[in-house]
Amino acid sequence: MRYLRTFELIDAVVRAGSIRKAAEDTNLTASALNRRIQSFEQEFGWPIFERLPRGMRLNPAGELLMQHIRLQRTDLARVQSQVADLSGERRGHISIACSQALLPYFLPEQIALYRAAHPGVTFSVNVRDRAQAERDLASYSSDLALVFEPVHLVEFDVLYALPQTVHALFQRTEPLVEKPVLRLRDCLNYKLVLPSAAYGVRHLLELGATRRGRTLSPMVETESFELIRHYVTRENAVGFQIPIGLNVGATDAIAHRPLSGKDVPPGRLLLGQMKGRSLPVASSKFGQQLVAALEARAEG
Amino acid sequence: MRYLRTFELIDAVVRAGSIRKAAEDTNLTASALNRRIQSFEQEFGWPIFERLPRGMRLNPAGELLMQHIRLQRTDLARVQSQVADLSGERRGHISIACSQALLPYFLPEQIALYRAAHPGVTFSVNVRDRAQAERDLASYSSDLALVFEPVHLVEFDVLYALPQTVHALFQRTEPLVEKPVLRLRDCLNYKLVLPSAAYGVRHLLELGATRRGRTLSPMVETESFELIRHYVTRENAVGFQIPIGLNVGATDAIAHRPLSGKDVPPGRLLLGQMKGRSLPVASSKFGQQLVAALEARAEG
DNA sequence: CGTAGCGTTGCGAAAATTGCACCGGTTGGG
DNA sequence: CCCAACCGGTGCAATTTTCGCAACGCTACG
Repeated sequence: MRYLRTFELIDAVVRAGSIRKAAEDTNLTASALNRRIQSFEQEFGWPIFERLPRGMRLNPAGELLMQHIRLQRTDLARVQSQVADLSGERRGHISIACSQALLPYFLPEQIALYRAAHPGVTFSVNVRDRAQAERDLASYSSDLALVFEPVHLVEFDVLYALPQTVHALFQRTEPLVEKPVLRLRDCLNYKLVLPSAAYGVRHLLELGATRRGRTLSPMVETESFELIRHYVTRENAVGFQIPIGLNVGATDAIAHRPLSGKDVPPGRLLLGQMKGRSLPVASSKFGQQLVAALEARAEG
Repeated sequence: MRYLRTFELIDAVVRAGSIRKAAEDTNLTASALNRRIQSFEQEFGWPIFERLPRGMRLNPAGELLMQHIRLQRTDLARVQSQVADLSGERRGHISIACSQALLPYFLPEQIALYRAAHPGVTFSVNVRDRAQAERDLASYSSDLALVFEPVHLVEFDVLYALPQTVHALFQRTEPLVEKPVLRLRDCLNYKLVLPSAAYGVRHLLELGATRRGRTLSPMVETESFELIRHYVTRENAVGFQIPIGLNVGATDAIAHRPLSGKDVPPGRLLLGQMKGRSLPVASSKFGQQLVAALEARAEG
């Protein structure tokens, strides 16, 4: 939008850190960009940037303004989405922050399902850990968040909560496959492949281990859930994952079994949005679809 | 703000009902204004006006856009108010929707008190009945509402609730003055001066009358609380009012006594804002002052 | 002490906005 | 039935705003 140009330019300067770099990004001259910033500050009544020898940085007033700019942008997107919905066509862009476990099966399926009905809708999928996801919502960087065991839960409006028991992954040839439910001690005899400390699965495992007076000494510790899933095919080890990240119908070399709730408490996979915000139509409808899909999983 | 010009122009067209009239209001030519509207609609992606032979009217998309425009404007005001507060100076504008009962004593005193501390702050006081006040909040026309017994209470965030017993007003020479608390039947022998049906005082009186199997037949029915207060000095009649609209220390020709709660239930004077909205600094601080003042009245 | 980066400014060129005159259409009254 | 009074829309020239270029002063860093 043309009338938002000034805000885009301010945002470009914030991101680039200097007028000259931002000028390149925006296909403008440094002088022109400089004057737009200056004239805006004059209208606004206060400077919004600190002038440093190395460039520009937002001052406190600028930080407040940036909140306004982000709100303004997303609210316009909401209006445009609602207007598109008025005329029957569903357009828009859906931005979702999610945990890694949703990447392999759940989200691809859900996004494809939604896009089959509404081809005009585009998606951004941002992988975020449970703390970052909430910051994403607060800064309007994402419309929806689908995360496992998030931390703060302020400013977070829970649309649906799906209980998820931690599952252990191992080669189908292991004797563990005989038991329908595993105890934590069954797994601790194996070499362990664990997610790093920032992740909810690890947090729950540590809780369970502490409760039983044990400690977890992983052989491989990683931020990649994909690596965990693939590693247990190569070495005789045990990994952990929540069921939504597992292909239940798969008949490949990997087996998985839930851990007993007596050892490791089940976590919650939370779908949520920023508290008090009214989402664009597309995001809102997609959120409803996700709720339905999660409900179906809860029953099944 | 310069970059908001397009929105101001759209708003002007909405208010004026036609481009040509709006052009006069905005010191522009009809052609220039017309082209700005057209180019905005093109950018926006949809028309926002219906073209009628007699002028322009918002279509549904335009109504949605106007919500955005109003939100955008008030949010910018909030940011500017917060920025002004950063540098110590308190500026801004406070818009308050209130019942008539607040006009004679309470609000003038509170506004003067606030302005003594912060001369940079300006006020709008809009007299609204209990239904309109809530609409004012929802459309961002007012920051705060101070109303007696409002109706809907959705989207209304109650900051403070002050119980208010309905008082009867009469000439000091009447025998009613002897009783510290009046029964409804004491008043019904007199000629009655009542507010019209939209007002909370009337609503409570009707409730009490119905409960006692009586009906209210007013001699004068009016929308003006001021007329009620003054009329009882001219004719030997009884009017009704809530205490916050009465000057407790006055020693003039009028006396007032509370009605017994057995007959007429006490109402609530509610201070509130729109649910989920973060107010500008000035409005927020003034709201806190009002809460303190109302609390003092509740104790006294 | 030079260099590289930064924000800032004067000035002519380029672009966007505006004003003016005018068109086609509808409404309402003589 | 026509004519005056509105209305929104358009072509074109004037005007205002914005932009690019070149240069300046400043600070940090090697």
